[in-house]
Amino acid sequence: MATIRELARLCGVSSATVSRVFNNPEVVNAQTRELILSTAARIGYLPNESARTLATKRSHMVGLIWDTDHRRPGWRHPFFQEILIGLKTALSERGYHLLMLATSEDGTPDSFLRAVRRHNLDGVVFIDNGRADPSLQPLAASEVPCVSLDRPVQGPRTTYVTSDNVGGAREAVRHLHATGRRAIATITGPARTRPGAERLRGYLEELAALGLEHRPELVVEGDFYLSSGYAAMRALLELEEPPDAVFAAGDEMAIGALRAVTEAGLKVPEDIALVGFDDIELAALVPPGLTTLAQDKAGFGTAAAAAVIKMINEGVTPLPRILPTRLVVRGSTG
Amino acid sequence: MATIRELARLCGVSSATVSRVFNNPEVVNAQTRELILSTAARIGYLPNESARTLATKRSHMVGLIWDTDHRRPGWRHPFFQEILIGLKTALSERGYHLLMLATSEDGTPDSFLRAVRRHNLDGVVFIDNGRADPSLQPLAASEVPCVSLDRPVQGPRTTYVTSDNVGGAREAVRHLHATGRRAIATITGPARTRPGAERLRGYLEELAALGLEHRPELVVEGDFYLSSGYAAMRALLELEEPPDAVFAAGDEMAIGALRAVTEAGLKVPEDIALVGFDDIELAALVPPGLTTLAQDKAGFGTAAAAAVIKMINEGVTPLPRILPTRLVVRGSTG
DNA sequence: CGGTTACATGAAACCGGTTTCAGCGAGATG
DNA sequence: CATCTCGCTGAAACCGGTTTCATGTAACCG
Repeated sequence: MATIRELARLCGVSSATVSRVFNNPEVVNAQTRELILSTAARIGYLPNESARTLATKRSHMVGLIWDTDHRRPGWRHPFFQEILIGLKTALSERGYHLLMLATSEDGTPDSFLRAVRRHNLDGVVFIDNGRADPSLQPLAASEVPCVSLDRPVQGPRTTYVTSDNVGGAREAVRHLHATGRRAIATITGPARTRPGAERLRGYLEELAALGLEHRPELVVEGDFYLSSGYAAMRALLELEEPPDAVFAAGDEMAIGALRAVTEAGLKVPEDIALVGFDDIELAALVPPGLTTLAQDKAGFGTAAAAAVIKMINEGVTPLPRILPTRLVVRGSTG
Repeated sequence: MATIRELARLCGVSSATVSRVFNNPEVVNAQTRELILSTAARIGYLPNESARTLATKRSHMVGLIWDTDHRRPGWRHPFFQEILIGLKTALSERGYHLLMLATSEDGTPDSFLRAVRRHNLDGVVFIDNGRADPSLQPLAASEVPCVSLDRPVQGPRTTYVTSDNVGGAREAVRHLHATGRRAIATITGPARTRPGAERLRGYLEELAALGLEHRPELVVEGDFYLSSGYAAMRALLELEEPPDAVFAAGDEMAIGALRAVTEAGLKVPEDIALVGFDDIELAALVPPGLTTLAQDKAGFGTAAAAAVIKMINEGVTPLPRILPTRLVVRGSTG
């Protein structure tokens, strides 16, 4: 592997000049620059990133923390893959790479921060897993740029990206109302999760805005998993006055609810209309098709990348980014 | 941030001794070692990985290439997420980190190799996307340890991990035969993909082993996506003598086939039995439950990590690893 | 024509580790 | 007692970049 000094020798210049060609091209004479660039291409010179990082203290790497414990189900963010794509693409367009941070190896609360320091990471993105994670705290409290997904975190240089959960939930209820439904129930996510809480708030707000009565028995808490949607729906069907529509705060729960409705001998959407949230792949595949509020999956990654790069390069902490949702109408609401 | 020399000064030793404590603890006197370790903990000393990498030419990082073009559908390996979990976990247990390699940024065929060189990556894992990718070639041809998933690659230090596609397909056919089926069709994957070709081979081998007639019209090629399974099944149902069982080389295609059967007014498993391959999440969710050959998802990641680390540390190139599949019987075969 | 300025470049220190090689003291050996 | 060995340690070079500061040259100014 050619080094910068070797390239410099070949070109009859000093290594300082070569370095400038790659970092500050405009300050070096055009002829010299061309000579250096062409020679570099000829001998296959590649700057050594470790040496750069050592000298500049900038690694051009962003860490990704996506869970601290893969044995729990929480790691399964519905759009992990899409987020990752968006993140990776947006980062690499700006010359950054993504380093997967290992699970907090030794369990000490500052293990993430230590990993960041050791590798000179320029910033960090973490994907919420639904649990407050103590080992994120020291990191968030540090001066390291942090972007969190779906959950605000406290810290001097932190921001977050999330969907418009309230607005989406309101649109869901509005849509059900527009199709003539009046007894609209909801199956919520866990109250401790932010999306869970916000979607419930949207549901309540829109009920009020539409002048619909809020019947507490029509609100059942689930855990975002299919089985909880199934159970919740069965409970709703056993009410004296069952609902004619259900807004489930997640598609998996909506699909569980769908199954419960079908098994009870009722029809979707004729007897009960259903709206989900997320727009997972399955939503389009399950008959009769699930109406849902699509989240901007790739947008999560892109927005996170943009935010972290802004913090790194411009030193400013951008405001939280709220991504709009989009109503996708399918068979489950007729 | 404390440096090694500062720590050395505090302990009244040289930086060489401190370095030894972290890399070769047994050669340094026990008392000195304890003093250094406790002082290090006290002042929060962390070795700088860039400096280490620069000096040792080993980064303790493995690159992950999982597609070269995210706009194509090929990036969606069915188990990407699980593979990633296994990979990350196994790597971090041995002190390695995972660097997501950007899509071949500039499109030149050696861009991956260049990225590896720049970052001193110790090895690379790539996830097959179903297409032969020219930009992997220079990398595979280099001396860099490479592990590929689901597809063999040519190179001096390469190996791969894959499922026992032939064995799994044979078990699928054997299982259908055991439930009394005799006219067993198959919906294959694209012949150019290795899993596609191998599962077809297993199907044919087992037919022969069971003494069943091979009827060419019972073999229909799909592309692993749901719609192709649907189309293939419709074609099969229009045959003069339709099959009484179908082995689909992928679960998504099997689910497409399931839909076609249902729409035709036939019943699964009474009229047609179905077996898939993969054991995707949906397989358990779609009524009546899809019998399938489960791949060892986390095992892919673990095996890939083990292989790449073996190459890095021991300098040997392990033989390809063939992971066993497991028959999961659900409602679609009664 | 002397002095200022802009431009282009090089020498050398520096980033924070690792590693080679030599040296030292203590105990073992002849 | 001289020598050898062993265990432990330090000085210094090195990894491959970046950056500061000084310098030389040419153009410009009054």
